[in-house]
This record gives sequence, structure tokens and C-alpha cells, in this order.
Amino acid sequence: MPGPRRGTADGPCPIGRTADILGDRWALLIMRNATVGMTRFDEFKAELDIADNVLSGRLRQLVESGLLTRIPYRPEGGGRTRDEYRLTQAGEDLLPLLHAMMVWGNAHSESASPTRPMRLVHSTCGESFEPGRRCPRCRRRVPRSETAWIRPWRSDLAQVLGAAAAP
Amino acid sequence: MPGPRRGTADGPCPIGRTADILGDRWALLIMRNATVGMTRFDEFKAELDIADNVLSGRLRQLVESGLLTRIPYRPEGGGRTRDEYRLTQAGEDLLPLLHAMMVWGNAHSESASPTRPMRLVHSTCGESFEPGRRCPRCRRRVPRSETAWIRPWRSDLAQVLGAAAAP
DNA sequence: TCGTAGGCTTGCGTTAAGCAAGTCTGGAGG
DNA sequence: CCTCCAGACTTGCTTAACGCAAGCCTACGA
Repeated sequence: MPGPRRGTADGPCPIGRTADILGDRWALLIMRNATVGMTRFDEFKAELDIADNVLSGRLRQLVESGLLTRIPYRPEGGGRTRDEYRLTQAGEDLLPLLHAMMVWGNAHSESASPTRPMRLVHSTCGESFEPGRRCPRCRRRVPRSETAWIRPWRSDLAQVLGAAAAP
Repeated sequence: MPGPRRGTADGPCPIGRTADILGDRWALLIMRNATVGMTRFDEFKAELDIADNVLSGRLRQLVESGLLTRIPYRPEGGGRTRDEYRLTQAGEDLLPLLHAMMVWGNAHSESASPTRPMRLVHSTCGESFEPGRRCPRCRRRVPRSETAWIRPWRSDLAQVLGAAAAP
């Protein structure tokens, strides 16, 4: 933002410090998509409809903030090696925050084309759960690999975490 | 932001809709302070170190989004009647989101002057709790009136919700 | 009636977003 | 070995929004 931004990046309040990193629409949307399995520059660009200079800048900030890391990969169709952006532990730990955003959004905002609400479910049993709590059906802790976002407005089935797909 | 902002305010994803409202540093900080009991324009201005035109704009947006309402009050020291900004139900329901931000910030960011971490406690028994869950000591649901934020970096005791004080 | 104070608006310079075009790099193919 | 190619990233331009500062506007008190 204009003017010498007087940030609170190292202030005493943890909410203020978090707001300094995530108090940005694009940062939140990128981390949302990364959390559902998205990793590549052109995927983010196409899905978010974001200008590539802005995307490039945000990804760099998120890497600097320690939420993402760059890892080389070789595209399946051939081509030069490129980097993909994967969640760090700090990035994975955003799950409760994104879940809270989902719950609030389900309750207090409305879609132009209503569907059944988005849910976070335990992929091995299909039951809704809350991050940090045990699955109410299995009574087990839900590892990240068994986490799925149900997005009823999407017709495809690429909703399980790990299948790169966009909300 | 520049250019005709292509928002997702009514998109199908509730996280995207929430990001449209709260994907802004000032919006998050204002709602944080409102949640700990702050209500008045000059309080926000002084505590957040925000320009008054920006504060005015953000408060208007938050009222339009249904997170705050304006309520007239008469200043104790005399003076004309003014409006204060109080949380609506939607605003109060941000508690889990702010709590998740607190937890993440405690874990993954660092203060320039470290203290014991911020906590959300049940004010009648002093036990930490998570929004939506019962108090682990009392086994009772924690109403908003019994909610307190412990902010160890503040020496004063105005930490109980309802006493207008800033993080 | 006038002074005052706080909330809000306006104007100016600066930063960053959105857009579009260009650059840079390394693998593939000739 | 050289060239082509595709995609990530950079640069330049226009415009919106921030930070700052000054001014306005309005009830209440004197």
C-alpha cells in the first residue's frame, strides 16, 4: 500500500502478525488453493484470474513468509524443469484458519448460485470434521492425507486433497 | 485496488466470499479490536495508527457487510451525540476465525519483544478454551460475556471483554 | 450566539494493482 | 550445435487506493 507501510509484522499481538501476512485477498486465495492441492504457477493464474506479475509477487512473499516452498519438478508433457509451490508446515497449519473462514462464509455470506454448503470431511469415511478434533465417526485423528474438501458446486470428483483442483 | 476489482463476493466458495470481506489488513485489525470491546472512532484511530479517511472507509464497508452496526451514544465527558460501532451477530461469529489467527500467529510468527503467548480464556475460571467447545474446566459453554483475551504484553488489567481496550 | 471538538471529507503525492507486451531460460528437435 | 518453443517472470503504462494534512460540518456547552 502507499506510504511507508507501518506494519505490525513483529508486534506483540499474534493476530496482528498474522494479519500482516494474510491480510490480503490474494494471499488468502492462494493459500486456499494450495491447501486443496494446487501447486503450479499457471494453475494459480488460470483458476484465480490473477495478473501474473501480482501472482509472482504474492508467491514470493508467501515463500519469504515461510508458508510455501519452491520445489523443482519436470512437467509430464515434457519441457524444462520448473518450480512448484508446496505447503510448508506453517502453510499446512492454516487449515483451522481456512476452516473457520469456510464456516463463517457458509453462515454469513451468500452465493449467487446457491448449492449445498462446502464441508471439510474425513476422506476415508466421508464424515465432516473440525481441524484439531477427532473424526466424530472414526474417533481417530484425521491426517492431512485423509482430508478432503467437499465443494458441491463442482461437478467433477477431483475434490480430494492431493488432486490439484480449484475451489 | 486499481482496475475494476473482479471480486468473488458472491462466488460459490465460502472461503472466497470471506476473503472478499476480510482479506484486508485493516478490516482484520478493526474486527480484532472490536472483538475485544473497542467501539469508537477515535479509539480505533489512536490504537491502530490508521489514517482517518481510511478508517472511515473501512468502518463503512464493515457496516455494509453486516459485521458492525452504528449505535448513538452520549460521550461521558459531555459533547454531542455520536455513533459507536458495535458487533453484529455476524461480527461476533468471527471469534473462531480470530482465535485461529491467534493460534497460528503464536505458533508461526515471532514478536520483537517476546512474552508469554496470547490466550482466549473463560473469564470466570481463567481456563483457556476454544470457541465452540466447552470450557475444559467448567464443562460449560462459554458465553461471550465470559470471554477474555489474555495479552501478557499489556501490564494493565483491562483485558476482559467489555472493557474497551486494545491489543 | 459563539466556541469547541470529534467524525468525516477533500486534495495531493506515492505505492501498488490490473493489463499487456517483452524477456529470459532450458529442454526438444533438426 | 543451433534454433525453436513454451512458460515463468519482468517491465512499462494507466488507474485505484493508501498515507498525510488540511478543512469542513454539526451538535452541545458556555
